[in-house]
Amino acid sequence: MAAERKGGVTISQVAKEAGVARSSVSRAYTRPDMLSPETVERIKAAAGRLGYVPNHTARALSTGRYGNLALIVPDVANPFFPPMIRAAQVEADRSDFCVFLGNSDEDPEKEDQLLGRFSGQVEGIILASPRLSDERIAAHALLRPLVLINRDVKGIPKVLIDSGTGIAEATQHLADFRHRNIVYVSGPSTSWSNKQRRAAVRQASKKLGLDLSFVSASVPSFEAGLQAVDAILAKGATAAIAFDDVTAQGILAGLGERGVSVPGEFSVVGCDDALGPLTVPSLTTVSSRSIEAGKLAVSLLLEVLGSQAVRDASYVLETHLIVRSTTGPAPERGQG
Amino acid sequence: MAAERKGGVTISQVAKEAGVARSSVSRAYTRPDMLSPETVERIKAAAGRLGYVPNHTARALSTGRYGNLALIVPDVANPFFPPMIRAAQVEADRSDFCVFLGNSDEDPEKEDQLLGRFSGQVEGIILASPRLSDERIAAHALLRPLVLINRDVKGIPKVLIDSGTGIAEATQHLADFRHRNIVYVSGPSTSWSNKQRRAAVRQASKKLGLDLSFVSASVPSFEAGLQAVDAILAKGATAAIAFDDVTAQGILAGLGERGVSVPGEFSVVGCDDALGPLTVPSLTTVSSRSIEAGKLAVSLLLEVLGSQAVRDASYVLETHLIVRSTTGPAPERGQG
DNA sequence: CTGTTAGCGCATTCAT
DNA sequence: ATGAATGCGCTAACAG
Repeated sequence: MAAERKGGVTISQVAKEAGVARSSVSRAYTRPDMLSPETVERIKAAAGRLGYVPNHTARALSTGRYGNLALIVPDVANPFFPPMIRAAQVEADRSDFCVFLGNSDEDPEKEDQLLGRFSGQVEGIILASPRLSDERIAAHALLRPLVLINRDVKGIPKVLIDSGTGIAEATQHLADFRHRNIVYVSGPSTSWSNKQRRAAVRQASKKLGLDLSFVSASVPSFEAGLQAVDAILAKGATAAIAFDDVTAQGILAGLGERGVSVPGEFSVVGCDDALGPLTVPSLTTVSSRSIEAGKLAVSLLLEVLGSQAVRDASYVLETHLIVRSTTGPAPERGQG
Repeated sequence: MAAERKGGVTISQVAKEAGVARSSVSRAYTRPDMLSPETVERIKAAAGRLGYVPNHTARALSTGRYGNLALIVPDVANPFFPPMIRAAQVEADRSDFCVFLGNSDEDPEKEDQLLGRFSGQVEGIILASPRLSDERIAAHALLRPLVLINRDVKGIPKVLIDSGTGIAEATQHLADFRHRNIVYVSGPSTSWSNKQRRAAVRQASKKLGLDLSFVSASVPSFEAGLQAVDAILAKGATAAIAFDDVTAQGILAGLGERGVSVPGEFSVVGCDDALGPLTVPSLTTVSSRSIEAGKLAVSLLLEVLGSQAVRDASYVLETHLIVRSTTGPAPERGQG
């Protein structure tokens, strides 16, 4: 029985056991083709006997290739991210990379810290829906290859989910249902997606001649949605488009509490399709493509790592409205 | 402008710039108290000028302390885990540890691979709801400090969420509502929690004289729950206790599709309280305490890392029934 | 207090 | 095809 519990078996021990030089053991793992098949086999056998496992850290120090990357998200518990995280991991795994997960808690400072903390031990970083300033992001991008998801900073590779197209469809959808007065419940002010969505509703509303108001739910959460309901109702609107599904769900709950029926008296549209058809009534929302975004971000990052060439690449994923059951005709009004 | 993009500034360069030995630079960061305040300041200044950042990897190689740990879960997208993940990160962060997140996709082999892949670069590993065999787990525990969540393997520190107490309460609750024929929709066969829950319903049912059947939904998912509905109904039961909330939600949806009203005609109980009151009708479930589990697991692991002493520590978190709106009196039957 | 000297485990020249 | 030597960047005795 080998396996010294701590420290682990080293290349030297294997070398001795196999009766070869340390470099040969190293080569047996990294460039087997440089060795005679028998030697490789002998080494592998010795290694197996001793329970040798290459030390990732030592290798990283020597080669500069860490073999891992980091993914930082604002909130793991937000259902928008898990599928993305999962997709990123799967994709990273395909190229034998490990991924660090960072949770910034929607806090720019925390995000900055994580960035610093990770950058020392990963080859590249993916920043999803960052809340950090452009300047800080650019600064970090100078130190490590960085890929952004849902954020547009000049000179930095990114994957953008264009929720604008879907939001425009949603606005049209509401107009078709004769809603004249709608409200957009906005998310984090530092969120690129929020700016984009907000702009999209605004533009579409203008074009369609709708009356648009804004209510803010600074942090995207069930709670925030719940608390936004009074403000929404006060605007006299008959429909709301929420920054995301979670917020929309909170709005739905708040509406329920106040006895406002959906979609009978009020229509709600979410965004991101993070909840699937799981809600009741099932939520009309905008598709998210977060899985593709996660996958793409990783392959883009890997590409950047491979060739120093890739500089300012952007992928844009379009979205569409998914009509389910929280939208319907505007209620009849007592006054014309 | 310093900051050479790649490679980074090293301790030697700082040493030269500051006119001191390399070891002093090292000490300035790890043991400033060993140096005169002025020297420290001079070094920090030089470092700042050059944009020096300590290389985590090199430090790890030299000290054996990686400063990170791994957390492996079966499915990031399962709402039971994100809060746990988040809690673990927060707790790890308090001690300045980074955490690798692994997603096994409910696959024992994948889990095994991740374990191997991570163990080279972390000081300890937390395995949440593992699907791996006891043997393999024990084997890995030999190489790296390991802490289990929701799995009981002799000799390995663990945090157990005792859903048994809550499940027993749930069964009692159904019996109080005069349900006589219930079914337990089981989860992964390799899941400790599933075994525990299954045993708990069985025991409680026996004690209460209930008629109990089993339906299997091997993987805990909305889909699996949906597909289990026919089998559930075929058992002639009037209530179901599901392995977890996600499965319960699927069951709810399936029941809806078939026009079976809840809780009018059928009662459903979930487990883990992963969805909160977000479902409609809001789900009667068993509390999970996953946040505490994540936090505890990390502090336990850190404790193990600190003193080689801690060996077989176990924390057990009890759970309770949370009554919401998916349970009600058993429907009247046409035949006695 | 601070400089000198050795490694940590591995990859990689350069020889042979 | 293989061995010997050197260094990645840092920490940790060991001396002064």
